[in-house]
Amino acid sequence: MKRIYEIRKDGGIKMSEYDHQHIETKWQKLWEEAGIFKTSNRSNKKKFYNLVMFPYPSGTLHVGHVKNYVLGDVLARYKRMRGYNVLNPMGYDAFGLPAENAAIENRTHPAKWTYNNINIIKKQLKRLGMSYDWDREVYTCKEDYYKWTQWLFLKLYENGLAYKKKAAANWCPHCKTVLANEQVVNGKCERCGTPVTIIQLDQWFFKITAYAERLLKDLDKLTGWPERVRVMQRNWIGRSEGAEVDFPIKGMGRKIKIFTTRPDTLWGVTFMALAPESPLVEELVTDERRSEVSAFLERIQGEDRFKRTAANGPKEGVFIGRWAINPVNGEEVPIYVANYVLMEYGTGAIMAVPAHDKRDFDFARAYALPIKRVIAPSDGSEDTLPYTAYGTMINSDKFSGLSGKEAIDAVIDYLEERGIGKRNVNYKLRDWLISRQRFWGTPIPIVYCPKCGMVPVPENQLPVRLPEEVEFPETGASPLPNLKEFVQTRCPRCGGPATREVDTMDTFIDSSWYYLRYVNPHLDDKPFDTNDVNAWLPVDQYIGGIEHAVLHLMYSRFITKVLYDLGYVNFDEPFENLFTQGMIYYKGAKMSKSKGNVISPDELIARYGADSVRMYLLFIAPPENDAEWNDSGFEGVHRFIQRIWRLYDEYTPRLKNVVVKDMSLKTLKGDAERRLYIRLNKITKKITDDIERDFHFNTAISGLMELLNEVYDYVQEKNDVSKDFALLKFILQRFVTLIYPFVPHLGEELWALLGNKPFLANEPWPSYDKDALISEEHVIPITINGKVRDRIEVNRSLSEEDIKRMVLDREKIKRWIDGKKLEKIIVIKDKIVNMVVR
RNA sequence: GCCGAGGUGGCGGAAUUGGCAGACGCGUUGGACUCAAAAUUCAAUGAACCUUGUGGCUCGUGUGGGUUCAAGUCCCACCCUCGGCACCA
Repeated sequence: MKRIYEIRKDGGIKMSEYDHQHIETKWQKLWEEAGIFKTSNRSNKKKFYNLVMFPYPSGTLHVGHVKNYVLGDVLARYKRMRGYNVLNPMGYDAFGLPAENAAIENRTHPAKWTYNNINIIKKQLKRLGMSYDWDREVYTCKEDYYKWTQWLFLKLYENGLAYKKKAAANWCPHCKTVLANEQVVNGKCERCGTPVTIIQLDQWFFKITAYAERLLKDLDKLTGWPERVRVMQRNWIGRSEGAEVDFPIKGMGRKIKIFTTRPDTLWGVTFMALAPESPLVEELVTDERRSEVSAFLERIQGEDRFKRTAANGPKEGVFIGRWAINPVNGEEVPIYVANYVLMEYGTGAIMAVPAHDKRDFDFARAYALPIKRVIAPSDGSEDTLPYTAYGTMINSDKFSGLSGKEAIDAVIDYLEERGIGKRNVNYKLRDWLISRQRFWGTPIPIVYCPKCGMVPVPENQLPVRLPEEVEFPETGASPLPNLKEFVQTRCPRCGGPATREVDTMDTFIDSSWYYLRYVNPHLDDKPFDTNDVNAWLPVDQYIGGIEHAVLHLMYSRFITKVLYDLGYVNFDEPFENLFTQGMIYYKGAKMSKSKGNVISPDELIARYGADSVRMYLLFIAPPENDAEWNDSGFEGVHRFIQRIWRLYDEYTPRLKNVVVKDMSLKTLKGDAERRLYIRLNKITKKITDDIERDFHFNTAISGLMELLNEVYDYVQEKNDVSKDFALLKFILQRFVTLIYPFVPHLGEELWALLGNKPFLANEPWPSYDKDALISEEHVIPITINGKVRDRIEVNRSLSEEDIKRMVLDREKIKRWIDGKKLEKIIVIKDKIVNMVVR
């Protein structure tokens, strides 16, 4: 240890510098050698599964990422001290497109780039002092992992939850692959930002829609999740109740089926509209209208899809020459094809009620179609069309006069009786498109045989391996379709020649079950052990970014429910508590390499130490808030850490042999000591509560700062003769356990300096002396008409009457009341005295 | 447009059940130490006014109302910021 000796004025005691580098590497090594963060699946302790979303290894971690892992680590260390058997694993979401792009650029294999990045990240995490059980590491790109991702696919396939169909797909021209709806953000690729186009392709889907209702309903169970995440999922599932109604087409024995949430407006239908993609358009269009309709369709299909489907866009359409008959009143209404009708939702056809729907209203205006009012505000107030709220039905035969939900129910009952329509529920949620025309992902374990057709690869032939010798074409397309040794295979059923599926799976499948693999990362005959998984799961605390509110979290919930239904697990929600942390900004923007505003933890660790980085990231703001990185704020925290060091450096040599007895208010002699002891216990409670109460680490740390300030005040106030060294040792022992989860290296070092044996990591979290929280004497404010005018020291034993008398006796108070009328005295015991004076 | 979160000093933020607004930190100012600087340390620091001064006094948590002995906190109306969804019938 580097020691710098200094002669001090008061007699020359040596001082040593806070050598974070030495301390941190030393304890990281000792922890690892002792293996104290290894977790057994067998333990008598209560379990705590602590999980931080694993990283996509795209490069090095910046402090924004680091904050995430620090939060998780503080919690893990705290929970261990609270006596839990803590599972705290780490892994890498290692398949994905950037690796492939990098491989194309550098003419190497994506694995090389991926493992390179993983090694860097791993080193960074270790230098930050993360207390992971490194034996449980999971790499989604390794065979022993993706074998089980393929197994998962087979389970879904066997149960009718994975299917293939030709479908319009979102295509990213840059990534040269299709994307799930969730992965298209504002019409652009979620990953690279390129505008997405539509193509027709044969694609694999997971039937997540079969779980729509449960995914929605079970959100109510997730009380440990942030409300906004639950709302986002609810919106995404987009359940709406209504009715399906059949509209016969005039002069044809055919009907158009529509979905509506407002059957109470059926009498107000003045036209129908079909989506441009609807096959009905081609089928129904009359010869006279054909050329005009075709021209319209051509124009619409050439338009940018995102622009076309943006709200408030111009409403355009063409009459297709046919008429539909309103089944409730026999009215004939024209059928249009219209740009604002979506093929993906409902039936791709709508009934249009311009009086009570904004879009239909705009369209009717544009094409001079009739607007017929059938709903009036229930309170009889004036309004303007379109009136889209619920109200009372008018001009609707025998239903006129009904209102709200009652009206809707009555109409649906009527439709069902007459066989015109039926009650129905619609979801915005679509099936999950999982095919990717990429190389660096989990191969889909399917074989195409000319004789047997589509055949799944049997479980005992897994994994379907990704080839290692690969040339990447300049075009950026996947090399798999052209790799003979991969594509050409034998049919598992008949043994004849067959070809492999060349698409790989969406990487969100990899990450939809990794939390199960951590439980048994080395099992080679099954993905996980059901008993072990049932013992560890659900995850007690999941920590990650809000950007996964819909995608990853919904997919994981879905997969868990499937495994539950198949009897592999006994829980149907994977994450009990979810915490979404805020981002770190720098120079007013999200950190990103392209903006050049990235702060790397590496230099900070080298210069100030991992403990300073950890503590600052927690102190900067409440962890759920976004926060701006501030260099001088960081230095402030580093100063605090050095201040801790100096205190221990000065006193631990004298405290080493001091024997600490039990402390209590009664045994302490002086006022200063009692005050300090009371503060110690109050702050201990505060810090404990702050951690438990939604991770308010920032206020917990401010409590630590206050406590340190109190100790400094005490040691500076008292000379060495009058200091209570037993109390001082007691406090320094306690303090070091309190700082440990935040600054574990410094904690261990100071713990050792106090003469204790390693490891502080295994010590219990301190309890506090409840008697010390309630001090006998305390000062309360006296307010007059709500303004503080005086203070008074009161004893707990005093009655309200005693306090009133004391207050009225005070000169200052007398002056305030003098000449006025005292109307009331309110005494809130131990808190405040308020007087009402007029 | 709909849904959600939020608005407190120069800045990040604190105030947990309605009970002293501004904890803690940053920044700023002044002092000590030093030949000097850095580091450290002590003190002040919401705004205005009065006062030689200990101090006093008024205002103050987005805006306007209300409830209450007492409101950052509860109620009503509104404004603004951020996030999500958005032609979903």
